[in-house]
Amino acid sequence: MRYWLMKSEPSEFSIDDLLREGSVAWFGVRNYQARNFMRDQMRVGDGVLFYHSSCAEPGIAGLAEVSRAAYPDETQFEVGGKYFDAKATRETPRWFNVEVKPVRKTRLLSIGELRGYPELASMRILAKGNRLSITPVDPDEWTFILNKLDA
DNA sequence: GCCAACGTTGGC
DNA sequence: GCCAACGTTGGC
Repeated sequence: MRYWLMKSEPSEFSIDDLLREGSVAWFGVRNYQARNFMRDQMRVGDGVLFYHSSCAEPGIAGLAEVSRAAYPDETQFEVGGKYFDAKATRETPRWFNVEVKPVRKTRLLSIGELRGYPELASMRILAKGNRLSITPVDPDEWTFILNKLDA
């Protein structure tokens, strides 16, 4: 059982969208490191911190879980689409996505608050220059954050 | 295989 | 809207 933090721009797809839609494909990731996390490490049942980025109040907005293991990202084959990749084929897909389903919406645990806890100082999301949209979360960090969300 | 140029991310 | 940081691309 692993834990993850997944970023989403709420103007594109928010925690409310996830709650409404249920299990959704996490398509459109075009970064190899993030792809590898999905393809090689994420398993059904893994815990997910749903993070709102590029918005007025960036931070953790809800909890989710991996609901389906990785399979080829359909959007890489959509000619003319935003996520089309000419170098990807059905036989040798380049991009993969897992599916994620909602657990619950939480209070907004802002990036500012996250930065305030020494226990979370090594979180990838808080590192300078971090841009990775999917990052592993240590079990200790996960437990600490869940306690803060319930507090 | 180097590395400059470019595009994107994302907090502020 | 700014801009630092980073990943990718492509010429050489």
